Amino acid sequence: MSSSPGRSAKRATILDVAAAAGVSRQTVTRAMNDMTGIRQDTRERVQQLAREMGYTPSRYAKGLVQGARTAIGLAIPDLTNPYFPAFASSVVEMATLRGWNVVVDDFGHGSGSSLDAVKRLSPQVDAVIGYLGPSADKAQALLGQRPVVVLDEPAGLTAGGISFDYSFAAGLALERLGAIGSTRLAYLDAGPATLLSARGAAVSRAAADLGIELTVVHSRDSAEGARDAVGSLVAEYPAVDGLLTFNDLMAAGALKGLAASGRSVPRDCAVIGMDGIPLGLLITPELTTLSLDLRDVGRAAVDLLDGLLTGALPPYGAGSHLTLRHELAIRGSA
Amino acid sequence: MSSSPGRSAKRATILDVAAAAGVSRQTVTRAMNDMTGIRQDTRERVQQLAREMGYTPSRYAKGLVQGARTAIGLAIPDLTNPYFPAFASSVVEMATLRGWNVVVDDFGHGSGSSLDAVKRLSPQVDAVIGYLGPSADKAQALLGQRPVVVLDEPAGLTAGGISFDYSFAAGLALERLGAIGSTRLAYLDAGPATLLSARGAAVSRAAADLGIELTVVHSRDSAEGARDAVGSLVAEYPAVDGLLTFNDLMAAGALKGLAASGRSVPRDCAVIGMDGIPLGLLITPELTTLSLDLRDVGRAAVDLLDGLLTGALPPYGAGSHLTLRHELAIRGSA
DNA sequence: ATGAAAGCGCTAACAG
DNA sequence: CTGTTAGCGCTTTCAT
Repeated sequence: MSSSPGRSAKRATILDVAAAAGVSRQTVTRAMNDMTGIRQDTRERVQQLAREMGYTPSRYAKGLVQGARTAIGLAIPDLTNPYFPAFASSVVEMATLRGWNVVVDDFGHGSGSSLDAVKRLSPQVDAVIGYLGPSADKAQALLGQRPVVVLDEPAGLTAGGISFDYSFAAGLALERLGAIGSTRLAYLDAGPATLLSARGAAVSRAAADLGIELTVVHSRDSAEGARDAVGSLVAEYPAVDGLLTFNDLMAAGALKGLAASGRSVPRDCAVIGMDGIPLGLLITPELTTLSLDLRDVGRAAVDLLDGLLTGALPPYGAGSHLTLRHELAIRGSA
Repeated sequence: MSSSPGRSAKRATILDVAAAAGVSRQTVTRAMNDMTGIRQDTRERVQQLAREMGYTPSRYAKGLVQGARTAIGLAIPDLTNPYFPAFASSVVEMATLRGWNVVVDDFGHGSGSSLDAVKRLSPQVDAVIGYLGPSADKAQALLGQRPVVVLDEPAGLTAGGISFDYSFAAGLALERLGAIGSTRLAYLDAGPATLLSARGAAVSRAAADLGIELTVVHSRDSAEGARDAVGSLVAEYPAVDGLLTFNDLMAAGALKGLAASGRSVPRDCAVIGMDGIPLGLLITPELTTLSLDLRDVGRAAVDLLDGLLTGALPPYGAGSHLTLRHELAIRGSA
């Protein structure tokens, strides 16, 4: 009941168990790993003893002698935005298929920057996949020879990368808005008002190219932020009849803001989101969006990493940097 | 450019680098770890060489000699259901605060059972937190002395556990439905029609205790499944005016099903979900739900594990098994 | 500032 | 069936 074994001090080692059982360490190994070449009663006696002594094989010693099992790090800005779990889920699935383990670090809350995440991950993993932002280069430096696959950072100097063709996406959205007769357009960007995101830049450029006027507003990257920002937008710019957002989560918030302002979507104002997360099908109206198959993105990232890890793909090369395209999923909101 | 170093064969070791640099292995260690007692130019030369040779210190050897950094496994049934990332996010945050790493395994897709997940995790981690279902006992057996904290499996024979007071929650929901005048109630459970979930059992019992008649229907644990099931439900049981669902995701689907059937919520039929995930605030009408603070749940799980790991909390004891209560968040749907 | 020796805990290979 | 001998790759003494 109360006589806990070696609760304090150092963990029991294989030698302690061997001594206690009066056998050699090899026999302990055989017992613990259900190997052959050991009598059943010996096996059970040793296992029982190990249990009592709180013995757990050191995973480091084991890994050292057995050769590494690949572990990859996954650095995610915010598991709270449904986009990222959808992506993470796919990465975990693909990695599991290869027998890799995935160590996840979410640096969204207090836990600092993407670089901090990579620092935490570094001693544990053989490679990193992540939304690293502009620190991607530093992350790669931190990992030295181990490959980093960065997402959505086309300029990143990393072994591999996956980015998106936002010009293409923006064209698709603008075209759709034109087709349904929206002419007074706005774009809701994520981030501070002083800084246009890559997506925002692409949308602005596409609009300019088409000679379309575009009002750009900003909010935090969250549904609430978007809802409030859209409230202000319609107050200041009542004529707006078409809205593009940075991502689907913000589109969901925008829909709420529009509803709160008494606008009907898409009649008074059409809305197009970006990313194509499942959430878009649950809200009302269903979200028209620039859709990405997140499972494809995860698969592409893991495939890329696989090539980099095996040497089949040269790091830092053009072949290691993919560009994916969105497609327009037309649903109820535009 | 093209002459990649030791691309194939085995990874370079510290000895290889030492030999190439014409120094001893300690000097390499000093250079790699930015330690003192080494001349600046030596340090740089060694680092440069290491980079060229693709040398990465083995994390196993390092861990072996330096003592383990705690790593916990997180076994998740389905990262695709927004409930789980919300929980995972909190666990990752709390673990990061303690300097622990989190290895995530999602066994939702093809990757088999929770037990498979624990098997994959086992060699990598010092403990496991997870939604393990009835296999929780086996998972604990697999991990031997290392603690398992199981969620939502009150009967699990694990070192620690967190469960929920579904009777209490069911009472809250039924009371609310009564207060707003719903009398022809249905409960939408997740899983096969042959098996009532723990939540379903609690709801049934609570209804029976209150003398309320309750129609129980089943669907897959997904929004689509729920939507379809609710479509059938209203067809067969048109009088239904109050609906409880297994979780919020299914409530979202139910809302869609009701809308498709031309029912207005909550006027024709009130809906109450369970869990209180952020999604509930994005859909229309906003979801009234039995809410849990997922951050609290994650915190509780990690706190528990911490106690178990340090020995402050006795494993398998009553003190290591918590029961949390939902509260009713009244919003638009009921 | 650098090197030599010792050992972390484990398992593979070979005895017996 | 069991034990002995070698290392895995690294960092810690302790010398030099």
